[in-house]
Amino acid sequence: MKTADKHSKIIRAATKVFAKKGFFNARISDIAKEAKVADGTIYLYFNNKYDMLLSVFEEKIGKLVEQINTHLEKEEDPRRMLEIFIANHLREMKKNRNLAEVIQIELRQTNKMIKDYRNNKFSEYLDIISTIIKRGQAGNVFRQDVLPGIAKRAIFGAMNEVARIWNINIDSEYKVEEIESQVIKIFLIGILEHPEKSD
Amino acid sequence: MKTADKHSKIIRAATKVFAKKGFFNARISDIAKEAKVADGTIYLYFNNKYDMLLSVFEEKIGKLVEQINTHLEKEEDPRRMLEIFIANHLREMKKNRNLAEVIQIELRQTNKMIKDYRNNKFSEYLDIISTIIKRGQAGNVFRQDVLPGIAKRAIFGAMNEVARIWNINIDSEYKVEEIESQVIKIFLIGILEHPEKSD
DNA sequence: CCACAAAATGAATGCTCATTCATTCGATTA
DNA sequence: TAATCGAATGAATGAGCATTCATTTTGTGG
Repeated sequence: MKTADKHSKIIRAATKVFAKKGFFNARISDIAKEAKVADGTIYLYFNNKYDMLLSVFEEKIGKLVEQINTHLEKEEDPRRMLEIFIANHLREMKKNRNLAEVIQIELRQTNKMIKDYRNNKFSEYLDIISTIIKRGQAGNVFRQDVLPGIAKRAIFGAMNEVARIWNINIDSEYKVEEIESQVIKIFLIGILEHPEKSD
Repeated sequence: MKTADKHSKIIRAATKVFAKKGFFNARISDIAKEAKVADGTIYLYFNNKYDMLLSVFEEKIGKLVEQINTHLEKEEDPRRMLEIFIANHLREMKKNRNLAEVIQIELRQTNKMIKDYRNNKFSEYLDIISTIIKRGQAGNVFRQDVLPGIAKRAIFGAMNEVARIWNINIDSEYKVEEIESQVIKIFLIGILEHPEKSD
């Protein structure tokens, strides 16, 4: 087996184990077993346990970034772009529960670390949202008084929390499409029945 | 010192240490030192480490529930109620960073546990949001097609993620009032400039 | 002031892993 | 076939830390 294969085999195993047990309860030996590899082998590919988590996270988010960039490539309308982003994110989370878990874990884990890691994939991912918003504001599609730096977080946070529905079985009666359209609508037009009366 | 005092002294210390180090990196001895108490004393008040985290969480969220219920008591307008909820949550998170951290930690921690813990304070807290929404729908203030069970999560998730701004110093140029009004507006009227063109 | 109980202490225990590294494997080359 | 060397192995190490509990301190009622 080639080196690259083994590396990604370990990443896959780690994702699964981290997702299932959380970072601190995951044993290196669990991951090794899952990857069908000796414990020591893992240290040929990663410096330490935390390095694995970082790698897993960067790789997964990196894929999300690529994927969404591809989807957005030909789209011009900021509104559609936002819809695509939200739909894509939610579908991925639903499809791959481990991914959703790992994002949560790493997000908590890194919290204090993230300061040092400027150029990381995660900020890149978040910034896609704010870029869309700025673009929409330039085209007068989105309100000018929305702060893109806040909105990107609000949107990401909402999606993330909503996606947890699929990881805890409660409320699992909701379908992806339903949730998707809910989130999109809420962010586009809000929840007021008569928004014209606002401000 | 009376028992009740010591109990809450430990809770306070635990909140601080959990917030600073995270659950798994927090040592019982750290908490004991912070509370100016012997390691063993902690076990007179809590069954084990995880029990402490649960207690901390329940107590903190419990206070939030009480607080927000008081604030909402005399309010009749669902729209105002939602505004009050959001403002209150964000202000508390800003005021007490440890609280924000601990919520995150416990949220991750419990993820799988929470299934077993139906009647917990956290669901109670979330349900205040959905109750407000249902009320607004009954009064035709909020759109009928909003699913309260989804919206409550979206709102909570957004607030939580936005509140992280204060825990990682980046972007700390934002003021509470600014963020408050952003989040409220986004959820009430969305980000579209011309929402009437929707659907 | 004493006797007793309750509360508090913190050193000792014992277990759990992350990490290391001496050894083995297996592919390649001559 | 033998020599070489990078990759892989997994048992052994040792540090870290939650929890326990024998002992001490504090509080109370007579």
